[in-house]
Amino acid sequence: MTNKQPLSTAQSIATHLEQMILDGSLAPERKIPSERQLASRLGVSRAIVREALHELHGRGMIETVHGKGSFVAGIVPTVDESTPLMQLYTGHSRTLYDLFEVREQLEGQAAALAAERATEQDQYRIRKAFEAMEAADPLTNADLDHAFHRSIAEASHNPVLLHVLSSLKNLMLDSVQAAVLNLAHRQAFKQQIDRHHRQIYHAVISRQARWAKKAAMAHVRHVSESLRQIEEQEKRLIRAALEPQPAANG
Amino acid sequence: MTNKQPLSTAQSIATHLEQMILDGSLAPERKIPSERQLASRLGVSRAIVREALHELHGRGMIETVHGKGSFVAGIVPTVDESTPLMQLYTGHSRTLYDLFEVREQLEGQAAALAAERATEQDQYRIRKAFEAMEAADPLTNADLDHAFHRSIAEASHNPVLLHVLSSLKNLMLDSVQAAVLNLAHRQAFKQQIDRHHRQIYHAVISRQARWAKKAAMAHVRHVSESLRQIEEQEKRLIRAALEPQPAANG
DNA sequence: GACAAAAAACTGGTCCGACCAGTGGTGAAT
DNA sequence: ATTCACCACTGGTCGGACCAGTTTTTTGTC
Repeated sequence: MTNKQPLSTAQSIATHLEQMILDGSLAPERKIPSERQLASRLGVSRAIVREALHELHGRGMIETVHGKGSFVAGIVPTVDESTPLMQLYTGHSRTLYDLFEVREQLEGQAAALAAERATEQDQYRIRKAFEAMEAADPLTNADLDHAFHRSIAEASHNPVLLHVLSSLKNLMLDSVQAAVLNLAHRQAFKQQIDRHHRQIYHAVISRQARWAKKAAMAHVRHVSESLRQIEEQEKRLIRAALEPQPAANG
Repeated sequence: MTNKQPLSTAQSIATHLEQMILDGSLAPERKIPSERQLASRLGVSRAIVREALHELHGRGMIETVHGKGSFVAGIVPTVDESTPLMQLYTGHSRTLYDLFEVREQLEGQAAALAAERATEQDQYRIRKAFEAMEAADPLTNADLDHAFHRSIAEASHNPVLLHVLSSLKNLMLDSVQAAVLNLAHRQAFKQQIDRHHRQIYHAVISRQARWAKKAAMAHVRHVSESLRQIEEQEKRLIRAALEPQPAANG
């Protein structure tokens, strides 16, 4: 009908990147490789890459910041500091639990969908993330935990779900780290978490959607409740984690 | 604190051209000056012009043909709101259903929480929204439908959930309108939707969380599946909804 | 060692000039 | 008048250069 002519290089690159974003290969966080990197990797000039990126920008799929890079646009308006929501839970930790409440639902859905839809490649990625997490120190665990959950979210093959979950994670990034760090200190909690992870992992791999969903939801709920429990013990848990290390060594 | 960065040259040129196109300064024929012309006229390099044009192409406002030039895209003035994921499903309608997939979950949760947590004031608001919706014409129904669902989401007293749902709704605003409009035309669908609304309403008001959740989820799923069904009948459903009132009076 | 200042090494933004590849008009050869 | 080579358009691609922000590393000082 219209144009069957070979797409211009920029077009196909844009389409390619778009596909990667939709697939989740490019997570909604800070990830898109630098222009020079893309250029050399794809064997084209930087100008072409820039044109492709502008194309995507026009579609509202990415944002670009001078000096920093290009990022996959978040669905939920990426809250930086000034966002009302941010202050909300910074001051009122209750919102943190609202966050968990929503996350519980979505992680459950993600796990269920992952169990149903994961390709072999997805399963491989999930396994890798899981094994890396198991073999890690409790201290460096935070990122790996994140990676594990994301690998599952990616396997859901629902870009919307992936983006929303990513946004939520961003939203609670600081506090989650505080949580994991603090939970990891307590052997009992950590073991429970590991058990949950194992359950999720096996459920997804063995394609048992219901089980996966339940396990994932239980996991999030457990983390949330553990956190709440701890918070009552040490009220200043989150505040401490958010404050700029007072550099008090003595 | 947000992004007040002076728009890049390419950005402002793109915006400028967009404005001209919308104003009609550039009619939909063989319009847009050549890249070299624009470059010299605007006092920028051709690369910048090309980036701007790609931006517009990404928004679907222009088409470019090798050897001929760039042209204002057909009769379909692009949607002004360039929301992040908006374009996403414009091209890939699959994403629309991903959106519904997530929404199903969250609307269910919202309804359940609303049933549990709604204050008297919430219930009052919900009732008002519901009654307004019932007494309305099928045509003006879209906004009222929106309002009804939001009143429930608000009653969940989970700001995060509200926030996310709001974002998702924004993303599918046009298509939802298309959906409602198209579903409303068909008595069978409309009655089913009304029934769902009634169920949700009563479940929430009578504080039956499980029921509310089920009804809400069924509702979203029904809308999604109805839409899918219709889409197969009339492939151009969404496109039509996105097109500017053809101003066809005769 | 701790810490702040300077430097280097990123990132994107812009420009230039060149050349390739389609398109269309003009004029010469037929 | 038709045909065809040519040339002046158009967009497509390239490479290198430089500017301007950001982040990391190094360095110099206490």
